[in-house]
Amino acid sequence: MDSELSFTEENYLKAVYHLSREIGESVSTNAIAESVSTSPASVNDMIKRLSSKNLLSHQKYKGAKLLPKGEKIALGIVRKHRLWEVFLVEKLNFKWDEVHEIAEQLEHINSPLLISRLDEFLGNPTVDPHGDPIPDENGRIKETVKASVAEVQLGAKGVVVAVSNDDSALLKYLDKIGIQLGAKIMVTDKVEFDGSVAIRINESSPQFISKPIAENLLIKLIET
Amino acid sequence: MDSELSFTEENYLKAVYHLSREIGESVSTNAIAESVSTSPASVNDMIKRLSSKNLLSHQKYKGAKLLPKGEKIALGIVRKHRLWEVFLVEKLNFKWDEVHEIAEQLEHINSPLLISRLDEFLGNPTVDPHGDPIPDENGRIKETVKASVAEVQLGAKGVVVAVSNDDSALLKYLDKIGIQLGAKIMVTDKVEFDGSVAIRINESSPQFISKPIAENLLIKLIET
DNA sequence: ACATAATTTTAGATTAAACTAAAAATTATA
DNA sequence: TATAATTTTTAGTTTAATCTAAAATTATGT
Repeated sequence: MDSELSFTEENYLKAVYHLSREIGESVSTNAIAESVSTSPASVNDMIKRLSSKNLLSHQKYKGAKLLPKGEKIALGIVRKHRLWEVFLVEKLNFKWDEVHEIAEQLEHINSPLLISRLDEFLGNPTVDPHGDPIPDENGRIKETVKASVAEVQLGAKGVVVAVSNDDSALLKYLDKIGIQLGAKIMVTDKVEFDGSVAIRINESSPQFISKPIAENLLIKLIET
Repeated sequence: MDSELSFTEENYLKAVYHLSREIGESVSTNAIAESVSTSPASVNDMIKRLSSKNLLSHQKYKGAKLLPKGEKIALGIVRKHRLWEVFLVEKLNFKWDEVHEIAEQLEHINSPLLISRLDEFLGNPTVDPHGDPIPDENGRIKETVKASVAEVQLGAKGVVVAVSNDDSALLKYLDKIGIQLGAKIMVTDKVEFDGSVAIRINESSPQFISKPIAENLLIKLIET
């Protein structure tokens, strides 16, 4: 039942999971090969292994897709990865962009009890520091929606994931008011007259940003 | 330089390190085999591998001993293991005796920055929840000394590691006053007249225990 | 529609880490 | 000190995961 997968097998399942989101259900041998940095021949071998364990299905020359069992395992790995990222950023003061490699290792630690305790310790977070959703213990995941701060409704919360304009003056200004990628935003007021928006950045006191700024500030919405 | 050892190689080095402490510098093939749950033949192969990397030395039929490079690596693994154990007990509320298996996995995570941040997050602990010393970042380790609470001096601190008497009445009493294996003890007073001792248990307020109890309560002393 | 390009699969080899069985060396014992 | 018992080493296999090279299949462009 708890099939005791190898590190490598887990990484393949995770790769197929992520590629399925990006390109669609069925994922090509080549795409997987690039994703896990190996040859298509090796991928082919592994696809056979994982198929024989009923974790994914494949037809010759038609690519692979996750079966329910495989998807559940992949979601478990994604859950662990994202919870560890929250830990690294919130508790160990790592930056947004320093955590991926370490989480790639930690995601393979196998202890359901550890993960449930960690989840609790972190306050049951629903998104990771990049604004990506954390699957729950049953593998259920809420897809997050990307939107500009200008278009979301009053009270909306989210994580800054991009700035849709690379004008350095804008980036400089955002940095000045405390907004980096990964910053947590909550919309506390919206002024109809000029389209300006008041936002709370990382729990600090609210401040207004103008409509053009709000339009260029993209967040991933966190459901509450 | 940073030789990129496999999980397995690391476990062998760690086993040789621990066995060296127990039996003496040179460790037999058989002892290693038992320790890592494999055959003497496999151990022999691995001894050759690790010798060729100058991590340990061996002469045919004379056992293996760690070379400085190998010992440093082993101490690094022990450091990680014990820091993670502190994390699991202090932050995730695991019990003293639930953490070993999880730490066996976590000790192989490779990120010096992660470990230095974790160390800091935990307040630079010097001993793990079992009272065993945590090597510093350079592999220096202070051996801990075992003693009864009756014989240590005023102000001594330690971790309860054993009770030298299995009378159930004693165990019951200790449990009642909040002493389990892993409890942190500090001696706050010593009465010469009857040999009773006041101790602070896990930061709570001091209470007296009689001489016979103190004599049977063994701790590992923490240097301060 | 067919030649060429790209992708995927097969076949055969390699490496790390294990195993079993048996030979060799060492240590213990009578 | 010869022989038995134990320990260690060697030799030969096995399995997971990889690789290269070549064959098979599918996709593309004119």
